[in-house]
Amino acid sequence: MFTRPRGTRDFLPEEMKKRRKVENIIRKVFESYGYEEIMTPTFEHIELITAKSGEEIRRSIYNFRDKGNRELALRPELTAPVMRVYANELQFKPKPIRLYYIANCFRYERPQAGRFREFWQAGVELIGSSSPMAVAEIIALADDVLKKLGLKDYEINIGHIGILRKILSEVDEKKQNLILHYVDKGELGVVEDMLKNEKVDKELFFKVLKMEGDRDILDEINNGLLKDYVKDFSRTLDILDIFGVKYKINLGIARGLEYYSGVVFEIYAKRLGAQKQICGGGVYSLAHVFGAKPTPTCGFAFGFDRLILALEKENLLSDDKKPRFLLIPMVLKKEVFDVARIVRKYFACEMEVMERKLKKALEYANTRRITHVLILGEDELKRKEVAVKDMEKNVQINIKIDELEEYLKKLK
RNA sequence: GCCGGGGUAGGGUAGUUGGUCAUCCUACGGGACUGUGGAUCCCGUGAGCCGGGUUCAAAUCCCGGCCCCGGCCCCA
Repeated sequence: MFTRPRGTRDFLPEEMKKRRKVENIIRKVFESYGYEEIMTPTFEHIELITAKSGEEIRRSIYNFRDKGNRELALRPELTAPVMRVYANELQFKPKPIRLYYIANCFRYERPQAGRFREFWQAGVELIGSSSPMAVAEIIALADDVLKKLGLKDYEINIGHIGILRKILSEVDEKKQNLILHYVDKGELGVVEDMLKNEKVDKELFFKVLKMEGDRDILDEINNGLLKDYVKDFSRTLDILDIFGVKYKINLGIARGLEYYSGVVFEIYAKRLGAQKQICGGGVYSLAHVFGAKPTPTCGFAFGFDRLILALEKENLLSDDKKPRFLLIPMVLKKEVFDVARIVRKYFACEMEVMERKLKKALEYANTRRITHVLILGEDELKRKEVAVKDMEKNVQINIKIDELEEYLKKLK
């Protein structure tokens, strides 16, 4: 027997039904805001991934060498590939450009609850603006998706990396990234050491990092150095208030990716425990890294698999049952296929192919949760009829083949 | 990268101070029952993660690996 590679999964029909259902809702909401789907390669040159991703991502790159000795990497996320596409081919389209994707990603990490080596992300990028209006739009969009999915237990946390970077503006960018990396890891002792000889208002920095609560807390830093940033932040929050989006301020959010530069947000589904983060995003600058003019951008990604887990925890993924037909032909005549063709215009109709006796076929229909069985034998054919057995109500009627379509329409 | 717990038919399990043919339930295929489902009975299919070691003998003990579950960190 062969086993799956570590950290990968097989999705069986029952599970795929749920996943497609969720996917379709996400797709619909994204599209309703004007976002258009894009698809990029499953693997990229490794440099694209390492360019500006962050320590953690770099450590977990799923890379390989191809036969042409190229160093390639399975994509760990889609923001960088999408921005490469933007730089390569979409730079001169009218702004803003609204793109979305639902695709698999790969990270070479230790699998555990809600963490896999192959996982799916569903995200959007809004290219051309990082105005408060734009940022508020994407956060509201994420919120809308969760509402349409029916999820109750989630919390939107909003921070601002621009504020953190502003306080650190005397430190060179590389070191800033490293500091933010340790902030993200919660190793504040290391951060303190790194700031020792820097001209940075350390008291302010650590105070800001710990700020968490509703928007009033921003008043404390709405002065001097940070005034403009707080103003920008507040405008975004104003708009979210107007949209009716509930959120929490959390300035300790540093994000593991180095390209973030402004408002950032994370959404948690607390019931998921360790892997509770179901969404992350914010304002970033990446276009210039791939050779385009600097372009303000914002975006986010849902962890699709975690979304599924969160929805399951809240019992929101019961499968809706559509009528499902089984056609049992007792004789093989043209009419059998005519009937199948008619039913298939409306519902799934499978054909009995095991050459089973009627009783066994019905037994099968029963366990497979077939809702309607069609029986076609000599008797029925003589009268140009088909026997339709409703498995749930346990009633059987004969219907003229000519009138079958009317019957099906009523079921819809 | 670090730390715990595991691995017996497709799913769920029993069994071990090493010693018959590895238990039972379920699922699957067929039959009893020749064109009418959910019950019952019968028959059949089907297993000790992989590799090595100890031993007359290993599912059981030891070592290594693989995989799964979970926690830390991080991420989605």
